[in-house]
Amino acid sequence: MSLRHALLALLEAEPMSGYSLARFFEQSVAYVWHAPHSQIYPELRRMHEAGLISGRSEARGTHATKTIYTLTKEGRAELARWVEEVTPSQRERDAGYLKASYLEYASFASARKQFEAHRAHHEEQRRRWEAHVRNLENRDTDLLRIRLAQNAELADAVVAYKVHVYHGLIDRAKHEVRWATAGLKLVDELEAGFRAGKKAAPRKRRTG
Amino acid sequence: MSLRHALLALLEAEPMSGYSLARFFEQSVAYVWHAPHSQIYPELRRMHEAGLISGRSEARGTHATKTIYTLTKEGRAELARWVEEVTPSQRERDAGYLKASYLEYASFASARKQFEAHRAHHEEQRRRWEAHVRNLENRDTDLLRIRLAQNAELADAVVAYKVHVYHGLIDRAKHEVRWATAGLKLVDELEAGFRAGKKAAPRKRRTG
DNA sequence: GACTGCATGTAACGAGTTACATGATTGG
DNA sequence: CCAATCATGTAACTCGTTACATGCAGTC
Repeated sequence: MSLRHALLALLEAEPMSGYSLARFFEQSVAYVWHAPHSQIYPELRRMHEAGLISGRSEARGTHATKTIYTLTKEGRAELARWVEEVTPSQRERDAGYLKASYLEYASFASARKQFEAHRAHHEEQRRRWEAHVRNLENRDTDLLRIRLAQNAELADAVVAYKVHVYHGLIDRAKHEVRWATAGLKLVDELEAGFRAGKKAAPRKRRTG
Repeated sequence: MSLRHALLALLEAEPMSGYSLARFFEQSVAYVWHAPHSQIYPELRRMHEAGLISGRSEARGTHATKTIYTLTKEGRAELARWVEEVTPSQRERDAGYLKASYLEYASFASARKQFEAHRAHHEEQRRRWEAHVRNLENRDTDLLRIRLAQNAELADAVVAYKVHVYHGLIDRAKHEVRWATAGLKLVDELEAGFRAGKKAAPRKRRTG
């Protein structure tokens, strides 16, 4: 239940409403674990039912109200339990690599497009993460300021683990870019081989 | 719908029963896309209803029967459509990295255990993929033999794309091992800093 | 005749996606 | 007063996990 624990971790920094939670989520954990608001609201309700968070109503403008959620003792304990526990690794499930292993069914043009899209995606991710890690290193994100103000003792660890994570993601993105680039080269080679084979032996098909 | 297309790709090589499909799946695509048999059987039923595969009964022993599934024209077309199409990348969702970014809540001992487990997992994955890629390079897997016998013209591409995928996975696993190793070093440094800080200024807590 | 592996499923639940829906506030 | 954006959800659906269930076939 990663979503639940990500939310607990955010609320540990500061009590907030569902909406600001969703906004902070988008600016921090979503870089590692994406979740839309349609998943966050019901999860908050379930966490409330489970006693992990408590909610209090607060005025919003003149007519409306919003609920501010706060970690309970149980919520704090659950967060602690989760970080202590070793979670078994996720099973492999990579749609891009899966399709790449069957690209022999695709045209060369389409195979190229796939590798190009893969490369573009990971270049973009890399840029995003690099920008984010700079903010972390400068201790210049809203959440970080709140957390560091509260806990000067842990400040180094708070920043260091996150920086380590983002460096890991950046390296991974670089790897994906290299992989996609090598894939493009492979397509070129296969196409060259295919053309050469066709010219040399136009009907070399045999099933022996 | 990656599962569906992975199954189509397997059936393209040879008609088979749900069980042998599940076995071949486990020995090939599962390295990239895991799925248990409890997901495969119902998906086959749905694919049959959708007209992508056809089934014929065959004797199994003296009393029982099994269903052998074959790709239909529609199934073949759907497979072709899928490989041609550029699938948007999956949203980021990595439970290990998520937890790693909140390891400041964990004990140093537990943080170490997590990185060690991460490293062990990816070392094991790497070994599995390396063994598999050797078989691919030697063209020595059951499925490959079937597919290469059918289509000598595409043989190079069939092997080359898969080898490219597994090399990518192996490099990625190496990256994860390096990342976890660096994580262990980081824990050591943080712990050393923590001890030093404690000795030098046993109650340096401040919230300014 | 008991055990192991082959073979095929169902059921209940939890997680995630996409689309829809509604109303309040704030700034121009 | 109109648009943007704040704010909070629901609904329907698909996908994936875990556990349970059943019976045949070959072999020791």
